[in-house]
Amino acid sequence: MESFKQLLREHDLKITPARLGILDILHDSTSPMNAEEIYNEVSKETHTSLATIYRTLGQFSELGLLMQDNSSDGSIYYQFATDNHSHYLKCSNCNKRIHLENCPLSDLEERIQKETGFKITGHSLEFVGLCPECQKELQA
Amino acid sequence: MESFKQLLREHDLKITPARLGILDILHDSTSPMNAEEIYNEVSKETHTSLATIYRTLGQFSELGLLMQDNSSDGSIYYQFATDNHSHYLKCSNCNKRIHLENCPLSDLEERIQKETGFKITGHSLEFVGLCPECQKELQA
DNA sequence: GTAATTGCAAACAGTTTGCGCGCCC
DNA sequence: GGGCGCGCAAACTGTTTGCAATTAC
Repeated sequence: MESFKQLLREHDLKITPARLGILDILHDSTSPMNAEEIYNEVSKETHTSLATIYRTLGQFSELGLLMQDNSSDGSIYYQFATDNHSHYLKCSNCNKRIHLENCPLSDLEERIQKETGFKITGHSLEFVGLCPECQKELQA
Repeated sequence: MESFKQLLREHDLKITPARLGILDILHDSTSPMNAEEIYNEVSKETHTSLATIYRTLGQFSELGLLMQDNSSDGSIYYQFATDNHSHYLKCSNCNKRIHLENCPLSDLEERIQKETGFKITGHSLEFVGLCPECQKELQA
């Protein structure tokens, strides 16, 4: 908690309940969340609005605190921008999401940076497929 | 051309100018395109509407002819679903897109299929970073 | 002829923004 | 006290959908 206040100060951001709430929620979550999910959680603790959630998530992303994943469900998923972030595997039939631990792209990013001269700051990755249950269901 | 007609017949789809146009454009393009880009090209040849483009792209994707990439620009990029499809590297400053040949994820997909029991039908991948020019510009 | 396909316009969902009030430092 | 941050509602963007007219077969 206290460390999040420190984090905000370091980035010249005022300490507000919404900002702390978002950081808390994302810290507690084991997998990426979209704006609405975050809003639902944060608004349990603090009176806030979706607009604020979006604005704050945008700021945090620009500062490099969070990374964004554009999902095939049309929304953006947010998580802390650690080296060991993760991605989703989504069932195209039942829309169930499976959380894949560990992102396998760091080696690849390294190579692409060398080859293109880009400074890579993030990536978006999602797998889509059929979960075991839906494979059975659709076979029948 | 003729082969695209065959392709449509195989999938029980009627042969229409819009469908042929979309297949042509995507075949000629060296990199993924979004609905609006495709519409701009196809409508040069044939009178059509964005709605038709979206509907057709959706159909083709469901049939497995095309694959979709959800880009951080908020739109969906389409390309033929070949093993050797590709992805983008996008500059977060000037929005320039660099086209990365060869998708590096097939090995990984194989592994995930084994580990999760999912049947993976596609994925979405995009790298975001700063292009060499923008790195200089922002340093100055 | 008949069902699939289309165009149009309206509906939608997620996200962004303008503005005035209020809170953090 | 001054400016950053906020809530609200309205605007925007990409995409989807209902329906009547049209086309492919």
